[in-house]
Order: sequence, then structure tokens, then C-alpha cells
Amino acid sequence: MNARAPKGTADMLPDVARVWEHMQRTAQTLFARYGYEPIYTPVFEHTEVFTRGIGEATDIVSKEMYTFEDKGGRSLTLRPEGTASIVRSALEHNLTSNGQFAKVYYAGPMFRYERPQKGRMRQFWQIGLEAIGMAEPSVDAEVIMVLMRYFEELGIPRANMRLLINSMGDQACRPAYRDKVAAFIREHGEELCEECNRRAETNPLRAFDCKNPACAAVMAEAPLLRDELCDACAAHYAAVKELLDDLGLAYEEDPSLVRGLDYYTRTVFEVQVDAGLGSQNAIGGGGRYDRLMEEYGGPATPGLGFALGFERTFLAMQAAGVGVLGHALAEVYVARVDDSVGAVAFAVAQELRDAGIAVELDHQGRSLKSQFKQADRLGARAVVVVGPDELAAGAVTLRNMVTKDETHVPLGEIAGRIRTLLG
RNA sequence: GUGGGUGUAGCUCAGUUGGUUAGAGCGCCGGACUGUGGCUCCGGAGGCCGCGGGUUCAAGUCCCGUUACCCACCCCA
Repeated sequence: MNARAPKGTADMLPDVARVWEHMQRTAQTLFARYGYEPIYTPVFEHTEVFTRGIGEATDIVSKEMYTFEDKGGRSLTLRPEGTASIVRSALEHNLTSNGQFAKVYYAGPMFRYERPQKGRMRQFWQIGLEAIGMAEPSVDAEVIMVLMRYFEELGIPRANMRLLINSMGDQACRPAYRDKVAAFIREHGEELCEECNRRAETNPLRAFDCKNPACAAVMAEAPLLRDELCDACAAHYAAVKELLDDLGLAYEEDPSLVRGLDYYTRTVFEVQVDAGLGSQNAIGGGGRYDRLMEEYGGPATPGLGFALGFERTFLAMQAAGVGVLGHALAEVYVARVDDSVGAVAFAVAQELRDAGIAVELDHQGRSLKSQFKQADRLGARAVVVVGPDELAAGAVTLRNMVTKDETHVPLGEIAGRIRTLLG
């Protein structure tokens, strides 16, 4: 058989899995300080959760989804992102009815059928956070703040990151603006690439994202949504910026920041880094989606959130020199001198483990020397040597691996002595 | 979907103009130290040289195909 993980997937071996767990622990404690609770939703959903939520015309829906039919004939899709599922779940369980709100976070794998490259996988991991049921600008500021604090807590210096923000407008002002951009594109059709011309019909705002220098030059002259926002959106955007200023959080306004999911309204943001990600640059991003729950047939319910990528965040951590986590796999190693005392060594190890101490021991009958090497490699601070000589007197030898002191310890006192030694 | 690069030990890589037993470093196991680690020295295990064809007296080395991975385009986390 083919013993290779499928294209675009990767095994997270212990060295990396340790980092993954560190990222999740960090998220748990930080997010809890801001009042967010964990939530788990299925990794697959009815396909329309994504087609309706993310938008038919987006790249994700039009060409990147893992969609399949199950044995009952249902069309299901492996989640390409997290927000749609969370909002669907909030609607299903009425989490935000009668003025209630939900502040939740999740972590897990997402799936998109794309050509893999640096910082891009078909199965990739995200941590996301959503605040649903609140429309106030201070919620926007809070969510953005949590995201920035999270990266900092992982060791990515503020100086390495760039926070970009923009406003996408709402139902009152975006449609008119959209038409304006479409008209602008048609007007300059000959100067723009084929793709951008097509965008005029499907998703005009995406033309701002085009990396073609000629298109970028033309689009720089296009009308900006910033200048077309309705009063309510302009006020909201101004309030968010003021709050970020008050928090001392530096940001850049980027009128070309048009994120690739249709559900965004008003505030959108993205965190970019310069080093480590190859041709990619975003480690996290998000925005408001005040119309999404309505799209699912629910009541008008505001919300916003962010998502960040494990793989890319890890790359950014490594670029900042903090990618490697130390690991002590055992606090204590129980060594046996020969097979005659193997059962005693095994029992001693169990006793210490029951006492809450991380213990490793040899199962394969290796030499004492090799057991000490192993103890050293695992970072054990003490070794309990079980040998026939001391055992005859009802004792074992306890070696402090740091000071090299060795003492005989009666069998019944091992756990206590080790606890003292470990401090 | 398109383009470029690379596939040799667990890992990182050497392998001269094709020449017969395919190497190094790290890691692993053992020994020097007859019951003891981190240093040093010595020894050992471990290789369908991605896969399939072809050229040749001879292919890890050349040619064709194929596949995998990497990187880039597109777009996103």
C-alpha cells in the first residue's frame, strides 16, 4: 500500500504536536480572560451551510471544497473554515435569542482543495473566536485585541506584525458601491486583466486584490468604499479606530483589504508578517458578519470573529526564533541493574507515577549504562537504581542527576525523597 | 489547473568525464569504564540510489515516461 499521507496533509509528529498543544493551551487561558468559552462543531456540514454563508462566487466555494455524498444521499462538505458552522450552531441552539450573546472559540482542522505550498495545506489547522449577538464597536476592538495579544503571547513580537483594517460597509451602502466599482472596471476594461474583467460581473471588490501590477495601478484610482460608507457604517468604523487608538494598538487602514468571503460587513482585519511564510503573509484575519445568520433564515443577528492558522503562526514563531519548545519527558528514571529486579523496578515506577511524578523506565533489558543515557536524554533529574545489593537491605539507590549525589533510600520512602529532590 | 526545482541510510547531504564492494555527519545500538549519564575514542546495525522502460560490455550517474514532495502563479489561514 501507499504509506504516504495524502497530498496537502501532514502528520504532526511529537515535535510539532507539542507546539500545537502549546498553541491551544495558550488560546484557552488567554481567551478565557476575555470571557470566551470553548465550542466544538462537526468537521463536516450540509454543503449549503458553506455555499450560502461563504458565497457561491468565492474561490472557496467554487473550487476548493471537499464535497461528497453520504450513503443517505446527503450532500456534505468538509468545513473549509469555521465561522459558518459556528453561526449555524448558534442559530440551531438559539444561543443568541432574546438579546443573549455568545462568545466562543474553537480549534481544529479545516479543508480546502488547493495546490499545497509553503504555509498552505489541504488540511490545515485553525483557532477561531466568535462574538455573536453584539453590534457595538467595542466588541470589534476586543476581538482584534485578543488576536494581537495571542500572537504576542506566543512570542511573535509586535514589531514583526502588521495589523490591517478596513470597512466593508453594510446593506445600506455596499450594493451601491459594488455597482460603482463594477462600472469602473467596465470603463477601464482594456487596461485590466481578463480575470478582473470577469470579476466585474461576479465579485467586483475582488479586483482590489489582483496582484497584476497593471491592475493594481488602475484599481488605485477606483472609488474607495471608505468614501462611500453610509453614516452608520462610517460612525462604526470611526469608533473602532478610536478604541484601537485608546488601546495603543497600531494599525494600518488598507482600503484594498477585501477578504475572500462574502459574509463580511463593516469591520474586516488581517494580521500579516513579513518573514517565514513564503509567498503568503497573513497569519490571521477576520471581520464582522452582521447578515450571516439572516442568510441562514434566522433573525437579524450581528457578529464577528477571527481565525488564525496554526501552520502559519508556527512559521512566524520560528522566524521570530521561538519555534522550538523544550521538553522534559521524564522527571525521574527508574533503572534496573539486571533482570532479577525487573519486577521491583516496575513496581517502583508505578508507585512514583501514582504519586504524580513523570517516570520512564526500560522495558527491553538494556544495559545500565544505556539506561542512564536514556535518563539523561529524557531530562530526568533523578534516577532510581534498583539493584540486588541494596534490595537485599530493602533499599534502592537514588542518584541526583544534577549534583551526582547518591544515597540509599528505603523502599517505602522513595516517593517522599524524590518529591523533596524535585522541589 | 499551469510553471520551475528536487527525489541516495531514521535525519541532513556527498557521490568526479557512466566503471565493478554506494559514502560522510548527526541519530541509534554495543564496547573502552566487569552496576551509572552528559566529553572522547573504537566497533556495529541500517540503503527496491522514488518507480518503470531505454542506451551501454557496464547506469546512483545518460535518455524517455511516470509518481511523490517542494516552491511559485491563483487565492487564502
